[in-house]
Amino acid sequence: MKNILFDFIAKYVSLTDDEKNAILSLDLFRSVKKGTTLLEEGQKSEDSYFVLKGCIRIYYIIDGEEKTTAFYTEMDAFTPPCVINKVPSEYFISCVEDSILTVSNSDMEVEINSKFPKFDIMCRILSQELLAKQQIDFDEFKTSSPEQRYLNLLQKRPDLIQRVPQHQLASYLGIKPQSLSRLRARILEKKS
Amino acid sequence: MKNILFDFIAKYVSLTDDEKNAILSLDLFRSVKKGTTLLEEGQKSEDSYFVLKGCIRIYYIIDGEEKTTAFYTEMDAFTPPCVINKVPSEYFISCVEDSILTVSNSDMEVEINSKFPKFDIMCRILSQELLAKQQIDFDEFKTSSPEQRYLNLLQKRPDLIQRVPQHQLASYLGIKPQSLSRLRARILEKKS
DNA sequence: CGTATTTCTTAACTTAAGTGAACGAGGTAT
DNA sequence: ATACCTCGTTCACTTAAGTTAAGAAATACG
Repeated sequence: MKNILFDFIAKYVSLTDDEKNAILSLDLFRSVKKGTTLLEEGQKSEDSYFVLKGCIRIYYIIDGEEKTTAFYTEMDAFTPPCVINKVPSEYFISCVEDSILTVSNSDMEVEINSKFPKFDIMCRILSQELLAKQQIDFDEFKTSSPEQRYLNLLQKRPDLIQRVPQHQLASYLGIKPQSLSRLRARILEKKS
Repeated sequence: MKNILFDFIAKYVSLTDDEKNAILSLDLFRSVKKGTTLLEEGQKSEDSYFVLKGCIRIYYIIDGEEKTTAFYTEMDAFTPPCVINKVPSEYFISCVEDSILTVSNSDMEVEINSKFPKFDIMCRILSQELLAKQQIDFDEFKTSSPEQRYLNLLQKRPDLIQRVPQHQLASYLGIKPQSLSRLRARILEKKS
């Protein structure tokens, strides 16, 4: 399990054994049961997540309805905006499956960053990459219809469609569960 | 004009006069005429932008149709994803109005960053902030209807609605120009 | 094991966005 | 001044998503 984390880090910087041990000494690893809520609307938090195994989900409750906006799975890193902006959260974070995560807070990051400046560099590269990636995702979302978005998801993250409840997928695609059902029926129709 | 840039930087780090002069010596400032294309689909680029005055626009051409995905105005910084990922651009960047920009490339950033480590820190904070900001924007887009998006834009960037052509605004909102016209008529109807 | 609950699908109807076409206002070029 | 073009709006029609409701299927739980 540790190795998943170190493989991820290795994409950005190379670590000495000393550095690896410093990270392990932080006790970052958490096992989390399916359905657990990691963060609630209105709460403040300092925690960043990295998914080693499983799936976590970001959702809002708007007019009593859940609106899912993101899923993070294996090898995904996520720092909630409310942590960056130091404001209460407007959304919930919960576990879609039994998961293994690393959970780190600002204090830990300050500690590691001051010991090993390398980490600062990694964080910069990582956030630039994530920003670029998200810009592309956002552009794809804006420029396509719900049906195209579904087909796109089928290409890019076929696992999600299997492991996540349909009604959560639907709001992730910007539509209602009924519309997703219909849309899928329509696609099957076309194929035949 | 310089001061707009330094005011922006001052939000993240404080600069000595030496550092300010080092920046000015890079000759970053560019005046660009309305309609100028700064980047075309298929081109590679190393340029990042900061808008001092005016407005630039990101758009794709999909099936022969322009799809606008972003506008950057005064005090906005923008590094295209294709610069981060070192791949050819999939989109165009053009000037909506006569504008004054700073244009910097990777070499300049490397030079400044090595002289003044401060800049590295600024870049990290900035990209984290932009990432958080964009996550929130994306969430708002996903969780709202075209009408809500328009009303939201009216609140947050009322200037855009004045200074940008309607058909560009429409695709920015994820709809066709005719739908935007209708939607606006509908809103006026409701008010009365 | 059986009951309750959640999840997914289907259907009928409503609402809003997409499409294609036409029109007028405003600007530009000749 | 005229012809041309872009832009925004309007309209009629089509298509797809929202809404409400019902029922089937899967899952959770006592």
